[in-house]
Amino acid sequence: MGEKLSREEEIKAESGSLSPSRLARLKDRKIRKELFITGKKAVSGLMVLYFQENRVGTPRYLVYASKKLGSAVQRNRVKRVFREALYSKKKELKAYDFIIVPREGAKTVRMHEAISHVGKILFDHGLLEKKIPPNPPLSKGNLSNGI
RNA sequence: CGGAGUGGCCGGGUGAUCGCUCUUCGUUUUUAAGUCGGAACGCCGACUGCGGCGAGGGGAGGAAAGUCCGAGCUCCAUUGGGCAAGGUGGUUGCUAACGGCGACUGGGGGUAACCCUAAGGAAAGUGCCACAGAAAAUACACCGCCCCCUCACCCUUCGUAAAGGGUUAGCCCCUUUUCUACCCUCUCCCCGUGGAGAGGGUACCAUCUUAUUCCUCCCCUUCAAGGGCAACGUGCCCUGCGAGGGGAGAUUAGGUAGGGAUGGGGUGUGGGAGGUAAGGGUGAAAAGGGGAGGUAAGAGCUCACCGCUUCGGUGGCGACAUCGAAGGCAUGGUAAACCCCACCUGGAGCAAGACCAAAUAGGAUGGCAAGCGAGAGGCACCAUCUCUCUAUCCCACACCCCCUUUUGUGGGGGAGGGUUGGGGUGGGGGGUGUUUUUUUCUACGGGCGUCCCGUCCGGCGCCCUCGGGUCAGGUCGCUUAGAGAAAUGAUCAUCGCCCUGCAGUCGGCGUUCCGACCAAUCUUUUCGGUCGGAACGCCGACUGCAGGGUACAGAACUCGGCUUAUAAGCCACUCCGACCU
RNA sequence: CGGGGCGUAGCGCAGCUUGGUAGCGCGCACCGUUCGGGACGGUGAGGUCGGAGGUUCAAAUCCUCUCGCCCCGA
Repeated sequence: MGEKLSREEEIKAESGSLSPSRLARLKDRKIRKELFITGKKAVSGLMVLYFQENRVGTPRYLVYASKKLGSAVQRNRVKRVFREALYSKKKELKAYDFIIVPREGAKTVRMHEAISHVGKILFDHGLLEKKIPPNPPLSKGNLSNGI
């Protein structure tokens, strides 16, 4: 298996590109409800992304993990993976509220796949402030894994 | 050394980097919000504080899981008791409680250590027990076995051969053996059928009658065999066993065989009245067990042992164990079938529930304001009309009876008084307006318009207080882990642990070869034993290297248990087997 | 947190109440019919009754535990 390979990439992703600043979680129940109704949607095979501009000025996020993703341990792992994927784009994010709902296909997703996937979705919907191409450092990983 | 059992422990360590969550402190900001003060109409200051940053501290498991029990806690209900429903089910203790746990008892499994066990009641009732089987629960009926009664039928071969004995004139009788036929028992061949072998038994008896057979003699017919004579063939004569027929005789006569009659007995079949539960291919299960005695056949009918029941003694808190006596076999199984008995259980659950502020609608109370209607009182005006109530009479309708008719269609009569209608008479109550008070209600207000009608708009008067409910929030409940859908992770280095492979060292075992010695042999070969060496193979331990693996799984109010999932490892005790000393 | 249901042949379902033979339809295989196919007719194969343990002479059925799926209420 390519377990080892993916693990090495996870190290690189987690240790290298992450900034020390934090990213706020979206805690207000009312806003979350509103976001599901009025927010925009971006759907892919791995996840559904809800997003909406907020007045706070900093991006906020949330990850929902339904029971379809498996046991509690597996759900926690999926949430960590997508959270790290969002963190990798933290500096470029616009002041939006995000909700990520992983779908059943994300049960066995690997770290680098999630990062590139989330970056591509964010770029396609214009949620990144900079004009940086979607994922220059991660494309290498993509090619090497032949995805 | 191998195999097994029981109980318990651990659930990777250290360091580094990055990251998550909660919290404390410090600092900072306006992109959240609030309070207070100043100032005086949108400004300033202070404080709290969201967020950011920095520092410090805390951060899941043995099962956190499943949610199978029991508690705490909260609200609701609740005198007590009963019914219903649900649960539990050996005894005893532990426990706040339990369906949990310990010990013990009974039953089952295992060679054993030990394990499993919802383990009250089937002589309170109901239900079920397929198939097979005579019968599945009242042992009734059936087959079978046995006794008695009666009727019918039968009692056949009465043998062959030999020997001995008795008696005699002879037939005959008795005993033994052999063969054959039949019956019974046992054994064997495959249960039965059938067959083989061994053993045993055999059948009629009594009386009466008959004189047919058997004894002696004669005659006739036929004839085996022998002799004689004659003779080519052949014929004749004599003796004549035996068989058949006839006659006579002998004998007090008897015996034997046969026939007949009577009686008895026996056997078999059928019938009748009984006895019996030993036996009857089955089935999971067959009415105490397998023996001995006993009986016509049988039976706890009797006896000893075992089982069962009852009673008593002893030991134990108890479940129960044990001993003794008696009874004399009743009581099939199933209650994880209904059920009965004993005991337990009020219901719901942290989305329980408590508090806070605000909004909305409605309720209660109080105050203020406006007015419609109703009742009562006062005053004024008008009138005896109208209106209303009541009594009585008449008519119509309705009710009952009679006649009639296609038809409740028409007619007549009657009594009663029907929440009906109309009319007449009599009696009682006056009507309108205004005001006061009481009560109840929302009556309404405004615009258009001279006013009414009509139309449009607005509203269901305002204020204070009170309690409850609803929706969405916040706080508490709630935690020296923590709650907003919910945090502990990733990687590296290193040390552990396990598996696999390779290499090396050591030890053990096996095979082959070589050498020495011992024993045997006249000698050699072969074979056996011991020791040493070499090679190969296997196993184990250690060391090194390389690769791989390191589970199950995440707290949501908290505890006590149960169950289930778990890589690898460790500890203690015990049992069985083999070998060595 | 509380309550309920389902699991039986490749698929969809009976049978469970009241224990004793596991069955129906479609599908599959073979044969017949047809020039051939379909349809039709006949024959046949195919099931640890989700798993484990227990009660019973006997368990798909009764009891306990467990696994998976689905639904409902607050």
